Amino acid sequence: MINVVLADDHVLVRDGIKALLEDQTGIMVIDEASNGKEALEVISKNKPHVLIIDIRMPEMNGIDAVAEINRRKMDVKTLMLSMHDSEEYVVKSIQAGADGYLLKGASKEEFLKAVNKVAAGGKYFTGDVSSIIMNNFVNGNTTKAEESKTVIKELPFQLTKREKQILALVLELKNNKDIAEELSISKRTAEVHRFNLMKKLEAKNLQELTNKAKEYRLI
Amino acid sequence: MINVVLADDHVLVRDGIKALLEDQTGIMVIDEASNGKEALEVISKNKPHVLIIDIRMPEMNGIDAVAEINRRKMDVKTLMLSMHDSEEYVVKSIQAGADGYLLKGASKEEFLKAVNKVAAGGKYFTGDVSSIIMNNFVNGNTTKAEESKTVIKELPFQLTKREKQILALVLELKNNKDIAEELSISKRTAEVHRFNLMKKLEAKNLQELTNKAKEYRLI
DNA sequence: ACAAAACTAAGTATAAATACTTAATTTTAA
DNA sequence: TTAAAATTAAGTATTTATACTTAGTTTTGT
Repeated sequence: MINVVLADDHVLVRDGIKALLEDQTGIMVIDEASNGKEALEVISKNKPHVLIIDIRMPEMNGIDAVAEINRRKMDVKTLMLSMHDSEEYVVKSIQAGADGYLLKGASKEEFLKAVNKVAAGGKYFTGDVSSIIMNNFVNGNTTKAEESKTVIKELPFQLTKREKQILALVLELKNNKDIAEELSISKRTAEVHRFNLMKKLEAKNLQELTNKAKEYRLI
Repeated sequence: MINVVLADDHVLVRDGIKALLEDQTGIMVIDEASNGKEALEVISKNKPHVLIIDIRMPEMNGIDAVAEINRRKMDVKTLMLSMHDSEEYVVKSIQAGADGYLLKGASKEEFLKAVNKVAAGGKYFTGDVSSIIMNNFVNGNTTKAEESKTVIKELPFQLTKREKQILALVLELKNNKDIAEELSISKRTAEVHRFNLMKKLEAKNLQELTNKAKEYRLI
């Protein structure tokens, strides 16, 4: 049974999510909070597996709360809720250490998929998150010395939205089968995208692709 | 022509290296320095391709000098020289941003290989450096949030010296052909080591291997 | 509305990775 | 000195990646 705590300052929203989730075997909403501070208290007390937390709340917003959860090394997976697909919010959520990000308008299926995935230790970011990550520098992946050596090159081409998504997954070292599953495309399609990326970035193999991506600040 | 500057406080050592290198077409020692500070001055003035610099020198040691070179984004490749294969020195050299590391007792062939490789933009670290890297945490590769989440697991097994070397190269996304070349073994040997690593770390593919390596702090 | 670009997915072929094993040689530890 | 462990490298087979192309459909821009 996946125990879930909901944090949102609107009762109607909480009730709606509760109704959506509890219809589902295996997920139970064990407590609720109406702001970030209260969420921290409730988690300390009840130790749920998953926290679904709104980004915008009074007293303490969801991003600060998730950052605090990670600072305290609390053993709970966190799913961010937002009204709209804000690039700023997505980036801040990831930087705060959130395990997932969902829109309030997401379908029941997507909600369930997200809860189950983060409960199992995975990540779940809705929509166009891969290309948002591409467009942002969220991971300081190198030593300072290496950073100072890498020249940020001007891209001599553009990557399409889909290509950015594919690239992000390739750089996570996912194989074509997994990429296909994750993007709901066929394996052959993933293969061709990968091939096209190699051509665009003039890379002969995965290693060169990764290095080129770093050079162009694509990760 | 590869222009080289030597930095070492002992004239005899400089003379010895100079004799060793200048016998070789394509490499010219254009200036010398006897400490780190002097090395910086000489580089500013003469702009060599490669700096070969002793670690232990008066006034400013080699590590600090290389770190300063990188801080100032000076366009010169740096090769560290050390009397012995010290783990501490190797790690510090890498952290300072050195392109290579050699022992004073290295053969002429190794010297030439190292100079040519770093001049061409590559890295050259002598001896047992891959396993030294494995045993140390030299790259802060994650956001703080991710770091706080990753539990440092106790390895339920040991990796042999060779396995560590192979793992380091696999994690650099090198293919078996390149690994074989770099370690002077056959491609089939590299394949078997890779296979054995997958088994030891219970990874199904490169992605899982990378993640396991992170979990166990192997990179 | 239409053309261009992007996405999708099939085809065929080669190379590499993965899977698993066997076995000789070298290195290391006892 | 000897036995065990590690390294090396071959074998065969399956799966995946890479390479390149063609072509229909969908999306986007004009």
